[in-house]
Amino acid sequence: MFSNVDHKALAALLHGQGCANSLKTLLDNHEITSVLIEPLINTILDSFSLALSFVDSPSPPPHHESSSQNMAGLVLQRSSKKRICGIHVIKNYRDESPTPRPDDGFTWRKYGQKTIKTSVHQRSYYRCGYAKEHNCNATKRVQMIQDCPPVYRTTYMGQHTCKAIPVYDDTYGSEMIQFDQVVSESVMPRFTSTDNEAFNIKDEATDHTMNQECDINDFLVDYEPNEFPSFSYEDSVFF
DNA sequence: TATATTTGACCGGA
DNA sequence: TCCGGTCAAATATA
Repeated sequence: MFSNVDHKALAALLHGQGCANSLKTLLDNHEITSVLIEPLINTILDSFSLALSFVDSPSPPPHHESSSQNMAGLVLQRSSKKRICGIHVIKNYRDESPTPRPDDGFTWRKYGQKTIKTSVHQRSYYRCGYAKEHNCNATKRVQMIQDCPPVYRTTYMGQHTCKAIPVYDDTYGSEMIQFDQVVSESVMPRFTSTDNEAFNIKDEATDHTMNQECDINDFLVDYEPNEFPSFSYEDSVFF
């Protein structure tokens, strides 16, 4: 028999599945509008997070910032910090994983490390290894957000103007990026898009442990160790 | 010796 | 004035 907690987790999963089906229907019908898709994505992410929280602990986390309501607030709050020619652009590609993912396919060079007031862990700053050669402004920040188990949050900023295309590396079960070619959006979404963007992928399996600065675009990464990760993403542009 | 990393200083925004 | 992000000199490593 299912316990009460199992019932709640199951209900959350079923709810997420329903929303995923709705999303699939929209995509099948080519009804690809942010107005329709974004709420569904948020709901799906919330459902999975909620289900995971029930699995790991009897009670859900008291506060989860990726909820749709809170996300909306953060959208407005964060958007004010990203103004580009009158257009607010926020794009996040966040990755939270047990390792800092040094093999994300790009060559990075560390240029700084700081202690952040809101965290006991230091934050490392990296820029593209081809920053000078290709005038590439892509940067990323890596910060440990949890000790046991170790969880790192990697936030990608900017675009790789050096141009890159992912190649697959079975060694790590992840993608590799080869430079001098154009990256495929299906693999590294919008890496070649507009300037001053932040990309964040969040591993929802670890999200509930600590998510103190959830951005508007949190992405679910769901893949097996030997399977190429596929993830959804969303952009938000404010005028 | 060339390249990468570390770390304190500096700068700009809130 | 505080804080996060970046710079650049010093240091480490291959």
